[in-house]
Amino acid sequence: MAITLDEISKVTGFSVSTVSRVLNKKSKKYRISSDTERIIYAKAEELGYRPNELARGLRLKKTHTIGLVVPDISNPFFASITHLIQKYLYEEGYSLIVCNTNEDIKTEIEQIDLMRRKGVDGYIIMPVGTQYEHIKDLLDHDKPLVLLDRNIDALDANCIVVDNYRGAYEATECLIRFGHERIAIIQGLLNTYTNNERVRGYKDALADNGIRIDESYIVGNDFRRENGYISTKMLLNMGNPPSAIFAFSDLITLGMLQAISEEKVKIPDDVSVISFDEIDFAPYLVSPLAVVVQPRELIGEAAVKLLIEEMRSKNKVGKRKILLESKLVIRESMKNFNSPNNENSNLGVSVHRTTS
Amino acid sequence: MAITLDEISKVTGFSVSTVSRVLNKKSKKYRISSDTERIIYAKAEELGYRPNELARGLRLKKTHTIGLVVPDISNPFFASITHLIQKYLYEEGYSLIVCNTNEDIKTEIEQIDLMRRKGVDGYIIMPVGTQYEHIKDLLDHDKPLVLLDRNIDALDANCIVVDNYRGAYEATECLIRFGHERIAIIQGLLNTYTNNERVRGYKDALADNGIRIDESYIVGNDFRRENGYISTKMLLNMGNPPSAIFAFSDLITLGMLQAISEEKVKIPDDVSVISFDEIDFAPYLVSPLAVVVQPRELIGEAAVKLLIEEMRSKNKVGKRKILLESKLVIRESMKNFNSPNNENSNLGVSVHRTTS
DNA sequence: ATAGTTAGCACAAACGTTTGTGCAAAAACA
DNA sequence: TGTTTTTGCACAAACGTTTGTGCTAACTAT
Repeated sequence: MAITLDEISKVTGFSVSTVSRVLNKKSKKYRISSDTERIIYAKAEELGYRPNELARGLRLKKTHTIGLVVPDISNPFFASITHLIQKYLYEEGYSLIVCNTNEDIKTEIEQIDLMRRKGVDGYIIMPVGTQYEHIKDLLDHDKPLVLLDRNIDALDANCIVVDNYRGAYEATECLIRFGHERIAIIQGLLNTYTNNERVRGYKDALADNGIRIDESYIVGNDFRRENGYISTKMLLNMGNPPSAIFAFSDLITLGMLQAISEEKVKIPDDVSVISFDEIDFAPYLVSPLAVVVQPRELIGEAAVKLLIEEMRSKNKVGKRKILLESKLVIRESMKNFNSPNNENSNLGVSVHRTTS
Repeated sequence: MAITLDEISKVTGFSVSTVSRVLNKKSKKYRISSDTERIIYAKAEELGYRPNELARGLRLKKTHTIGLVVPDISNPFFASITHLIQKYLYEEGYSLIVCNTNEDIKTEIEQIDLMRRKGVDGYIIMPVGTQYEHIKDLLDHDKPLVLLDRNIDALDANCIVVDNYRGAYEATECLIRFGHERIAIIQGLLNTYTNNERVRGYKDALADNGIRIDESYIVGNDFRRENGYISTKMLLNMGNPPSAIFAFSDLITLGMLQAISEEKVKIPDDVSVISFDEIDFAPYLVSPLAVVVQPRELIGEAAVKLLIEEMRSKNKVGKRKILLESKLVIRESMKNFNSPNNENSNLGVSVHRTTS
């Protein structure tokens, strides 16, 4: 069907090996005459030769394909990162196999196994994180990989995460400075790295400011919209509802807004809100939404850089754990009880910074 | 490195072919004794055998991989579709290679070529659409493919599109019924199927209602945010600015909102707006945003179904063009001059419907 | 006891590459 | 003219599968 080296070999009269060498630009090395070279190039062009990457991959043990494991591409945060990763990889000459795990560890294991069978050269994984034998197995076999967004402490793997602890700490502390004490959080998936760190940051900020931690203000168990909706409904209908809600993802925020809208509660007068993850429409919401922004571009770029570096260096260098800073963006959705006119713009805004 | 049939063959003493047949569940067909079967299964399990899909693909000429060509994964609309496609394909046992074209025809051609070299079994393509030799070439070689979101009339290919004409027509007509005459549109990428259809719908709606088409109200040339921003700035600063703006994508809308916000213009009192594409946060914006919703789930599901069908049937059946309906969702961002209290909820809302 | 079956497996080719090595002819040298 | 060097290419193995065919030993039947 498709044109092969063999066909070019037949029509030109040169051997398959010669054709291969010419098309791989190894003419000099193997002393192919430039006449021959021209003939072969011309024929290849004319026939529309297209190398079979399966055969090549089989022979070379390199596929120039990277596997990306992401919990949910439809989540804007992950979509954005996927986009950037694909872009940078393309620039480096790699293709991308993408798979969604839906935060399901079984799917994650299956998908990684499948990628392995397909011979991907490296992996970028945003793991569910509850289990990691399969990732350890990759490491044990010297597969280049980088963990993204969620670290797994037990593994000596390359890793790029945002400082979720500090992001949550700063957001919480800012709410406290604004006079809030009844601060609720709507968590994402329990026992994920990101969620754990955020909860820790939240709790520490409360503790450091002498505020008792009220477990009834800690709700939710999933990064998705439905969780935001239900959890908010619960919070708003408590005996002593929170004065501020800190949502741990953009999708949670979406559900939260729906619930708040249905309950006829006003932001920020009745309740203040802040959200993890950038939300493009945040400034234009009924009440412009405060957010903890993660540096998506840096995450995507760093992931690719780190992976490529590891692939090139053949595992000679040690693994690196990179911590990126988040940025707090304060907007009107946070009521400032200590400033009558609610003048809080640009307060405590920190810039992105890369540490290592 | 990795375990191969050959190694299992050596440790069990059976030939490679026997091992292969057992692991492929062809024992009966080739009369392999169940003792042998057990031994081989056990060893394969013990050694953690993982078939090399490159070798298999080379031999079988099937990779169980589908190539997806998308203009911009970071666009929520495309992200959502990508997600759904990946989900349905996974259920059918296929992996997904994703590539972004950024609306660049050259990249599209390159990427499709690359996928072809990698031996994908089928293609789902959201084409830039300005050029299509490369797609025609795929068709000429009987590659299963389905065009998504944008049709190319000149090609006899499977295709799934939303009725952009009608979506735009209905939205425009609704604005007219609400008393608007100076209706501007901010176009997406020129000469794409979707953009052409939307413009056509817009113009026809105006014409059918006896409103002169004012070309100065037709601005923009790109589906991205920057275009929305700049175009809106231009529109708002015209001598006779429009009373309503129809943005042709969610990202355009984002830029538009930014411009509107900066210009201190109020929605819907100073200007009405409506947007193509679902925007999750639409109901919670300063002024809840009217949108033309496209049935993403249907698009994703239909794409996969159609592709799988074509792959199974070996091109025996004719190509199909499927047209999906959009849905107009009216919200407060559209001012109704004919209804004092602006009571327009649920007006003219049509439901999704699948035609063929 | 012998012929015919059948069960159970091995051999080898093929998929399309890449690459180390070998070999004849031409060129260079003496 | 004879020897050495260089040029220009072909051969063949290997990557890990799948699968058509062939072969031996055991079984069945007479």
